Order: sequence, then C-alpha cells, then structure tokens
Amino acid sequence: MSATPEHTPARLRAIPSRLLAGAANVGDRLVSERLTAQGAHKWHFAVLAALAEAGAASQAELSRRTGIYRSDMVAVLNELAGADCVRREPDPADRRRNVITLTPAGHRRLEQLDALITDAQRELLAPLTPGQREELTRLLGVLAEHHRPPHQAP
Amino acid sequence: MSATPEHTPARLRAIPSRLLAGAANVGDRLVSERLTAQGAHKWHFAVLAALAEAGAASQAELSRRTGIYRSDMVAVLNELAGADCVRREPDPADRRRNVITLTPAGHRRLEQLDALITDAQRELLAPLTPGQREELTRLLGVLAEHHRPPHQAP
DNA sequence: TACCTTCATTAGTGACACTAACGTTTGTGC
DNA sequence: GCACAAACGTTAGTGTCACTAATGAAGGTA
Repeated sequence: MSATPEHTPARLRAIPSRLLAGAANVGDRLVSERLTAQGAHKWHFAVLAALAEAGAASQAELSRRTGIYRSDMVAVLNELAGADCVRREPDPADRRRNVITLTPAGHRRLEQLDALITDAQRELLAPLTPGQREELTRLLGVLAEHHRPPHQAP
Repeated sequence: MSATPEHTPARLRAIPSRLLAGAANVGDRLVSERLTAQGAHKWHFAVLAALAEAGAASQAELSRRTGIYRSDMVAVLNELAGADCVRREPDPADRRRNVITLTPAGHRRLEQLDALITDAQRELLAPLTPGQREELTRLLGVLAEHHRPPHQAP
C-alpha cells in the first residue's frame, strides 16, 4: 500500500491507523534511502545507539532494548563486528552470553548515521512548524508509552 | 521490530520516524485482529469504502483510489466478489476494463467493517484526549498531503 | 496501418517480522 | 547432588506484504 495515493476517499483519508501507516512508510523510506547509501540499515543504528547509551550488553539484552529479534540480531552483529563497529566476546561471568562492546569506530559510525537520520526527520516533518513537530512527537510518545508489550518485572 | 519494547534508549525513543513506525504497527495490529476475526482484510474495507464513496469503477481506478497495487487488486476483488460484496463485469464502453459495482451485501459488509475499524481507532487513541486525537489526525493529514506520489494531472 | 498506452491477470522477488528447534549453560527446587 | 526449567546464541524456515516483470487483449492516435 505504501504512501498515500492521489485521490483517496474521505472516509479512508480520516482513519488514524491508515494515516499512521502512510506516514510511517514515508519516514521509513526517507531513512532507509540515506542509510543504504552508506551501506547501513536502521538496525545498525538502533544497536549502536543502544550500546552508546546504556553500555555493553549481551545480545539478548540488546534485543530487548532495540526491539530486534534475537534471531535477527545475530546477522546485525555479524555485520557490525565485520566493520569493526563492535566487539563480540564471550562473557566470562556467564558463558551463555556474548558481551557486545562499542568500539571507537562504532561510535564514529553512530554519529555519522545519526546525522543522516536527523536529516531524514527534517525532510519527513518539513511541512510542520517546530511547535507542531514537537507536539506530534509528544503525542506519538504517549501512544508508544501506552501500547507496550506486557512488562515483566525484574 | 513491531511494537516499542520495554526499555528503549532515549536517543531512539525521540525519533519521529521510529515512533511513527511503532504506532503504525500497533494500529495495524488492532485493526487486523478485528478484521481477520470477521474473515476480512484492510484491503477489503479500503475497496468497499472507495466504491461507496466514489461509485463504480474499473480495477485500475480502484487501485489509484486505495493505493492497492493493481496486481494485488485481482485477488481482493475475487474474494469480495466471492462473498457477493461486489459485482465484476466487463465494461461495454471499454472492453479492457472491468466495472466493479458495490452490491447491497457489500454495503452492509462495509458498515460492519467500518464499525470494527472505528472501534480499533478508539483503542489505538485511547490514551489521548479528544482534542489530541483531532490534532494528531490533523498533523498526520498534513504529512500525508505533503509527501505524495508525483501527481499526474487529468 | 503502425505504434504506444492502458487494462486485467499471473507469477515471482525481496524485505521484514516472527516462529521453531538445537545445543549449551545457568539457576532453582528437592 | 540432581533433575528440571529457563535463558542464551544460532540456524533455518514461515507468512505477509509491497512491489516488479511479463503477457495478451483492447483502445487512442498519427
């Protein structure tokens, strides 16, 4: 279905879930265009950002932080490790785990991708005023906060 | 990636395209749950709504109205026609085309699905005040209006 | 007539979220 | 100690969905 087409009937035009899907699609396309031009994926950014923010972690922990399935995380980390953005070593304290650590190259890569993504957001939200962008982000944050996978307490 | 997970890093949490993707996912899931429970898909609703609003049309025209690819439209119309929601007959004026017409059963089906979808929107936007729901919808509408496949004039 | 376009249709691709199953390791209840 | 359940990393596979390619039929136009 992708982006909203030319002459959408009003009944369809006003449905929030449809509008969300369309806007999300545009945003995804804008981000992906920029990232693939640099040989990256949004997953890479998500993992790098998660590492930069909360420090080294196991793959399962990274899965929880980023929402990427742990089965898919393997490939993402293979690629990041292959580009020296990340080190993956067995955890001596728990030999089931791998400890994933951000390298200096990974940090630089993160900043590079961050700039691309920020630029994509600018283009995505171009028709909105700064106040509207904030408001939209805030409202979406409320939705994200409310609809959340069932918490499990530590 | 689906819905936003438990402890998302702040850097990721504030990215609009990510928030949009998450919210769109929730909305899609809420809608799809209800529709599949009635043996329907969002495409069915989109086509029925397009027909109800702008009248009988060719398949290609329906594709343009709904954003569904005309290659996928075939199957959607097969199903709708199989449920007597729609009639599909060759256009005598242009024998390349099929004329798709909404049947009374199709109209009833539309109202039924409409109720389900409205209910899904209610659940999706539950944490927002009525004013906020309007504002969100309005802002998303602006985005949809701005990012649009290249127009072709009639 | 010749050529380009539109239409409906079939088949197929690629991306992506998600599941299933495995061997290994760790923690828990008895 | 020992059985059992759970968490980990990994591989393989599934289902959905947007999207492309190609085809035969029909129409518009020069």
